[in-house]
Amino acid sequence: MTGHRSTAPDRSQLAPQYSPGDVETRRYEGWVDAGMFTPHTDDGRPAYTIMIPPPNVTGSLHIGHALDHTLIDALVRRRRMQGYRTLWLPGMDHAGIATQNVVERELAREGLSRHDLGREKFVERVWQWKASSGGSILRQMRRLGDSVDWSRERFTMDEGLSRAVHTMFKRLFDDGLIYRAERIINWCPRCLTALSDIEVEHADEEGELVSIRYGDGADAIVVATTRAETMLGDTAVAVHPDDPRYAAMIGHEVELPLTGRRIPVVADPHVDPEFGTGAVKVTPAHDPNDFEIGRRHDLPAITVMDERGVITAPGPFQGLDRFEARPAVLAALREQGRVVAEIRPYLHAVGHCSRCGTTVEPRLSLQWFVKVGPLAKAAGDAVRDGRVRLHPKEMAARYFDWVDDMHDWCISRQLWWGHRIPVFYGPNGAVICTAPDEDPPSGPAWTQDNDVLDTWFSSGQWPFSTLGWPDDTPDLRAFYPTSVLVTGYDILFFWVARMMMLSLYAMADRDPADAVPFRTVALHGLVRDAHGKKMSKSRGNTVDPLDWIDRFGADAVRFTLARGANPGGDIAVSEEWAAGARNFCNKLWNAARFSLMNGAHVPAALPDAASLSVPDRWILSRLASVTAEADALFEEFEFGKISEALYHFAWDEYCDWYLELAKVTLAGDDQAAADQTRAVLGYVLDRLLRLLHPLMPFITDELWTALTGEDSVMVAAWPGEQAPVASERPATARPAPAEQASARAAPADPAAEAEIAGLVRLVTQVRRFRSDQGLHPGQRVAAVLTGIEHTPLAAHEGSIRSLLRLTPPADGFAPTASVQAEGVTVELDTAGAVDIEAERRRLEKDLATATDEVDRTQRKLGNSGFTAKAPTAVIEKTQQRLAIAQAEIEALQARLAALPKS
RNA sequence: GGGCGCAUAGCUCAGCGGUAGAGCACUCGCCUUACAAGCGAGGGGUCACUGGUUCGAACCCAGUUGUGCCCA
Repeated sequence: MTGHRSTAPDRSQLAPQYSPGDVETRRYEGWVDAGMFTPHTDDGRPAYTIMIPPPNVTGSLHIGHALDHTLIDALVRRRRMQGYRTLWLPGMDHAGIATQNVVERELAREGLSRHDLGREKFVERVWQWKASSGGSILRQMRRLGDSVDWSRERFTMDEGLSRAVHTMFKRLFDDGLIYRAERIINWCPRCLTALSDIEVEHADEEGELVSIRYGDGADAIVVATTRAETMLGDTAVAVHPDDPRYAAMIGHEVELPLTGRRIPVVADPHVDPEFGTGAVKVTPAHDPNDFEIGRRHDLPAITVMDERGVITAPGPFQGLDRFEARPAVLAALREQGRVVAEIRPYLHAVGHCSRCGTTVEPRLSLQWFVKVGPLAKAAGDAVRDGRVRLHPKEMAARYFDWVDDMHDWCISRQLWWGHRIPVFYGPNGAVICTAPDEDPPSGPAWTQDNDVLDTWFSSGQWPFSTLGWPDDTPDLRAFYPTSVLVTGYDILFFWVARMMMLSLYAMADRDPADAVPFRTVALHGLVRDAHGKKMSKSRGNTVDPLDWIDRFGADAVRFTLARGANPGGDIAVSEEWAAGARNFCNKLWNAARFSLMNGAHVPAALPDAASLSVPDRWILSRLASVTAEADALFEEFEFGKISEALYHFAWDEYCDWYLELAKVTLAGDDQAAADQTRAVLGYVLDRLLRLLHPLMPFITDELWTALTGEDSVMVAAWPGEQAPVASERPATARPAPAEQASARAAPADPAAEAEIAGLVRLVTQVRRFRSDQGLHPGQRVAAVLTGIEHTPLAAHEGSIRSLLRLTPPADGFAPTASVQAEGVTVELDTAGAVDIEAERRRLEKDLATATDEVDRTQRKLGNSGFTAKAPTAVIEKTQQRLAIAQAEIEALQARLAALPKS
């Protein structure tokens, strides 16, 4: 960590405006060069690990990533400052379908298909694409300031991770948890591959509901369908066994129109007698529910479409696309007078391929599946028994709904880009699954399965495969289980459940408490536009985080996102708010600039509280309070509240009041007092920058190095006192480093806080008078402060005069107006006519407020129920409020009476 | 159709049993030598509706309406 000092800006030369562009790249490269993102070697410190939710290799940084990474980076930076052995591991997944699509499109421009190249050459081509165009998101993450350990970057198709995938497949296979079967799966007729349930997105569409009469005469039965073309593959009509309308028909056969086939009427309890006519057509090869009915009744499954959705059933419809076939089949049925009713439009949910949007076709085909029963049970139990904590906890209900009722997971994909299934088929139906180090069977009689595995099968292993599993590596021992998974609630089912299942299975030999992939899952929401609308390209309301970084700076973008992030809640962002965060950066910059210009420095130790001024004691007390607050909020992932607390402290307390009060001391004659203020100025700024660093890494580092002359705030101690959380600390770890103690803030000082609060109220009252009277803020006015000597504000008269631009009374001082507050009467010589009416309005308004207060409190205190049952503290407070308001009324009435009649 | 959430200032959201808060927006006045990306002051809310519990409800309970999401 050397060579960094030279990048510290000259403390006397800060520009009047903060320019993020000048700072960010330089800072980031400095951190990387100094190796600050790489966890230090094992010295017994507790580990803190977060795995990046691996972005897609074809993707680029969108605002959702920016949110996720901002939150993760904040957690990680704080833990690093706390002395944890901290690892944030970066990487990407290979996104089988998306990547293959990208490269196939590239080939298409050259007039080629992947089949022209052949499998091997195609895969080579994908690797070439990845090297030249893939992973742009990793470069973009640097712009955001992600403190990831680049030396541990992983990719799901890497050799190590591929070995993990192969090992996992083999183990599951040998345990009977992977099987191959002919089932109805979700099929994308464009991508030409199977999809898992979660890769299908349902959306309401306007279709049609058509009622068709099967059979004739006494045996006629009417069925309703939205997919008329599938009737070509019907092999039964099903009715509910208790439905009296159809009791007589069960077991009969009806003629299936257009085909001449005769199909049975079967009784099945899953038929809903309320829907349509209560009779449903059964197409086992093209509908998941019908497939189940077919299995229960031993019905044949007739496939009538090929993998592209083209009708294969012999006859007039053969060769038609499924969407052309639908009206054609309907027309033919109508001609036969079999269409009984048509509802159009008919709104119903239709599944779409999450990668290309094509309408998914349920398809009967031979695929590989994971038998999720025992795995999902374990995944549910880990949350149920508290080994994994979901945050916010309300999300657990959705998690259980999902894992407790999960279908078997279809993991085979008809693609070339991915982990090829390590199963070989040999003579006489022989099937063997190889282990990673095993030679595949050779000879012309053996062929390997053509399919690859679902990308989620490999990213589900991410928490441990990235650390070297299946080998027992030092990293795996040190960093697994990971501490927190931070991700959007929208992929709770996609990824979290899969990681839970595969991790618990892979780590089954560990103590159950340590087998989990993460201790905590912290879920955040989606980023929405300024009106809470979902961002989408078609709506045109998307935000490019890189564009915002260019315009407002990375720290401002991060702060905007963090500030809106309430646990589990969606966050709305807009350009105005990003500009607001940018303004905050500038405010901080200028506060530091002012402090440095006035000789602020970080003291080795704070002077004794007894020798400090009240403003010094006040700001230190407030710092202690906000430090404890922010620290505790970090433990609860309350990023919005952390941001709010620090923003308020920095701007409304440190800048607006402390710096203004410090100006008086710095300009005064008391050099000792000025020196102490320089020390407190530096002390508070130091702690404030440390507290803000996790959220705003760039500007805080730039300012902190200027203030301290040290290497980086990244490796400074975190000011909070929060001890490492027990559950995140391995049993062998020593306590957190001793240096933490020195970072502790001063204790609370309620007396100083009360005194400054009084000063603030008095100053604000007088400012209000001045403003009402049309006096400019800078305009100096002669005044005497009568009675101040009897109040605690006596010592602050100089500051009060300075803040209010009040000059001492000169000869001929003639007060024209006065303001009362905090036991002080401020008499001013406005050297001109006073706006009596403005003053009357002001006093009458205050009088009305006080009168309301008296009414309210008197009513309360007159209620015998209240005085009998309310806690004494509440009663006393109410009595105080009443007394204050009554005194106020008296004073205001006197002032009003004294006003000259206009 | 099932499940879960949410309705608080113009907008986005905190607050979740004892005087309604923030940011942004808005109004007025200021270049008061850290900052006009700023400073000072101000306006603005029967906390969706109806009942109930309580001395006391934005907050707890029930229902109604509206709205969002997930699943089917």
